Amino acid sequence: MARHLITSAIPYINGIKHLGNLVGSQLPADLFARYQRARGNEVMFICATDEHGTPAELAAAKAGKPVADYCAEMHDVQAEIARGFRLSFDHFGRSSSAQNRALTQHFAKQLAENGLIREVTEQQMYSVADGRFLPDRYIEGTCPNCGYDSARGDQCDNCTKQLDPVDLINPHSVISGSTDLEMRETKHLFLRQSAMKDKLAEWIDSKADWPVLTTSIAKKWLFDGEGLQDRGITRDLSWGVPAQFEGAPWAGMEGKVFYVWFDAPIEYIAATQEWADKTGGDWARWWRTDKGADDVTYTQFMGKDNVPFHTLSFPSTILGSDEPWKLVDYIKSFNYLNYDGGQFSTSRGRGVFMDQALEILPADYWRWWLLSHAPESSDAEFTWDNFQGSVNKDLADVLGNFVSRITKFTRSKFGEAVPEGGSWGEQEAALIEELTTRIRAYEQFMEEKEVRKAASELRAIWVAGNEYLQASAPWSVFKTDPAQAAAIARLALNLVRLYAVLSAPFIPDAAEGTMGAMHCDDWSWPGDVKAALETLPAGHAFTTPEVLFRKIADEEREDWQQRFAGIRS
RNA sequence: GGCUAGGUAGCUCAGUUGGUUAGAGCACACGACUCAUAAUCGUGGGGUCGGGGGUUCAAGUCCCCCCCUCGCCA
Repeated sequence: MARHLITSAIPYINGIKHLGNLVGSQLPADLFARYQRARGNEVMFICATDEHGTPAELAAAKAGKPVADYCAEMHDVQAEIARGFRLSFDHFGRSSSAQNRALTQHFAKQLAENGLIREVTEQQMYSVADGRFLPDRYIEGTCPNCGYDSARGDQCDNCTKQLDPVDLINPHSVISGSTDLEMRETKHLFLRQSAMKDKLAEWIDSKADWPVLTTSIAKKWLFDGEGLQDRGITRDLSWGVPAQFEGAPWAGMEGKVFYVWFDAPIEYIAATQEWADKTGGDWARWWRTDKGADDVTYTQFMGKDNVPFHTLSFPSTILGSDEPWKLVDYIKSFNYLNYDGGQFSTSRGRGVFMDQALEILPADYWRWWLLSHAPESSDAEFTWDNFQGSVNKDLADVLGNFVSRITKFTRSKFGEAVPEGGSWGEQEAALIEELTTRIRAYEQFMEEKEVRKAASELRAIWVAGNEYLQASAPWSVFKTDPAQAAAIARLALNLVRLYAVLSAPFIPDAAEGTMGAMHCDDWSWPGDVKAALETLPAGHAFTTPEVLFRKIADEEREDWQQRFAGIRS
């Protein structure tokens, strides 16, 4: 039995994510996790909320709550939505956990002892009124280039000129509006990624089977311009993992925390520890190659914006620690999903957000569309026309209607039990052969994390059922040879069960529903397709299910088109 | 401005190391069927593969130039 460690990029705590975020990491990760479990493999599927950093502090302040309370609440909100989408995490952790604090400090110490941390003293803008250092983008003022009055400290949104906070005319704090700002000296820790460059390059080069998107981004950061740069891993903040702690190999880091991008990936491991503490499980056999993680296959899922951190920063941490931690085996990255000709926008409320999606339609509808249109080779586009068309055709007409037609036919001719009599002939043999070929292809695509191709193969498997019914025409055969019609119905009803098994990774609720309607709980994967189609014996009772997928009406589509065009209410 | 990835039928996309008349799904047209969620099944029309030049017996597939989209970076 193979063992799969699967992680999804951890969503930031600040607010509810949109469908583009979902399809870029959590959803495909869930598809893979469900598939591997269905194949009987052992799976550890980990996700968490990424809670540290300035945006969380500001969002909490805006909500009038202590940041810890705010994060706890938002974590619950995100966890609830994840359940709504049937994301089957073994654990949904929090990067603010005690486990992550300890582990992050451990890694930092380890890196320092291996000479991979250096201290850098630099000048940074300090807001006296706010009592804190301000990141560049939290300082605004008038652009010295174009005169725009809301230019940010890092760049002017109006003329796009790159700026330094000191360039701004009348600079003020975005947080308080205070103009009482001054440059102060501050010390930070830098991770010497440059020292790891050759090792990382060699490692990336060895991953010929990774998506080009993953390796090209990694190589760009490795070799572009000056090459891989050292990275500051501390910030002047209070909300985060303290950079000064007992046993720390440095001094003078009071009041500073580790940068979110340093502690966030470490949370993959820490979340597994959280899981272990909660369940009594053993986390080390998933993460320590000296404690049983040798045979683990570790796959990460993420959007392209996260690739540099997972191909370079986090591996620097892992490799630099010089301890036997499990390194990722495969990084599946995704492009962006656009919304109706533009980008999804959290700030403008443009596009569909996860909570809204679930209010409108069941999770399966979104799962199917998003996964079958996953932005693998390039950016993809969500349009309501396409969504309505795909979902109605694939789920309602092809799959849903197949279940309907065979259960209703059987009920009207034989009653609600798998009918007896007749035997299989050439048509059935041909169907079994086609299904076998297609199922093997489906498995291959799933193993390769080729999400769109897997979806299209699954759809073809559904179509094969309709083709079979059309060709064998049990409604005609019944008039002259009821026993033969019974044999056809028996096979088709078994197909319904088979479809539940095969479709479950994509549409778990519908799969549950149909399996239940078949009064069956046998989810075993079809190695031998013929045997799988004999699972439900003659006489086995079933219930004719309600409509599996109702269709999306034109009026609904038009209504939603309006509603999600912008400005979330 | 530099770099990445793209630009293939009306739409969404496949196209292996260059090799027979460029494929799929949807949409459209016609036909079949009537068990079914006005569903299904079959057949068909439709593309100078962004533009131009080059290499080759042969290029969507390699090389050069240009145009456009998206993103990242300075």
